[in-house]
Amino acid sequence: MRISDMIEDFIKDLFDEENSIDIQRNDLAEKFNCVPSQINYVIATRFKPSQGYYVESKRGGGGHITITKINITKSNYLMHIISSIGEKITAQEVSIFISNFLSYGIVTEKEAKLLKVATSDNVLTVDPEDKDSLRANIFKNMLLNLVED
Amino acid sequence: MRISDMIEDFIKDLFDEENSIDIQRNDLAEKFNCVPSQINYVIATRFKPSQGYYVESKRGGGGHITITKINITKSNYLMHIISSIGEKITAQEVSIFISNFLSYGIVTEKEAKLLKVATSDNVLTVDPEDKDSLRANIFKNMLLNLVED
DNA sequence: TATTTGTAGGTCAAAGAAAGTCAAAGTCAA
DNA sequence: TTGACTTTGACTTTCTTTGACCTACAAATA
Repeated sequence: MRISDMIEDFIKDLFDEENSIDIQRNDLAEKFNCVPSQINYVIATRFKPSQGYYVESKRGGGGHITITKINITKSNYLMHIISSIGEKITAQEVSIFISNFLSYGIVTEKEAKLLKVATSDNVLTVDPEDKDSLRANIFKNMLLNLVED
Repeated sequence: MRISDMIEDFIKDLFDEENSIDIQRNDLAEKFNCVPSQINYVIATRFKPSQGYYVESKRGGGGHITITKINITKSNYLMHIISSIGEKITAQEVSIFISNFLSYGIVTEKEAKLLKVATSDNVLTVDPEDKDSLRANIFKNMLLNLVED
């Protein structure tokens, strides 16, 4: 069995009832006798938003990596949307999603505004070429966080 | 847990109803078994004016540090924050703002999550050089949309 | 009053502690 | 035998902790 798979399993086992766990990269690497960056690899490939995970981290003394699992069963609709969104999405497409969310009562007015603003063309001041993929990333991650646990 | 975080929590707990507290640097350092300058570090990173705190101090005999929490109306508060944010902002600074918003009851848990996600390092997949300015842009615009009319 | 002494807090840079990045090298199945 | 996935490691960035040295104020003393 691959080391990455063992690390993946180990991390997944940590979610025992909890829906959010904390790991230390170096500790984990030591436990599995691998280089620390392998942990990043595992997280990057197995704990993506499209797989229902949200990841945060902090460097420096007392640093850590927090992985939050989103309970898929409860909000299939959003999860379905999330996984249906590809690498890129236009502002227009986002806008359609949002108005659907509103009419299905999935988000509040305020949440809708936040989603819209954070993904709007004006706000994403990056190279036009990169806009749609950045937008997709932001949008998917925001949706993930709207899924209730 | 980091020593800095414990000191931060301790100080925040001192604001019990009060909106202004007094601490003695050396006493606090002794209580937490750290060097006095660590208190300065905590104040510098967690109690900045832009985070809603105003700090004064006096040296010499009977010296002390006074931290005052600024509380104004929600809209004013947000507007104040927005204008205090410059061209760039780090994820850490945003994170502190958000935890303040939460403790002041200015945003809901869900809104806080949305703010956090849409401005997090992992989600903003752009050239590191551009990250902080993009983040500032997104954050300010999202906050604008939280200001009630 | 002018000086000294002791008590606080302030500053800043170096050291330490974690995590992140990226590309090269390795593996393995189609 | 190529292309996708994994493993590895050198280098980078971010945040925290520590300590040496500095500055300001107040009380005691000359």
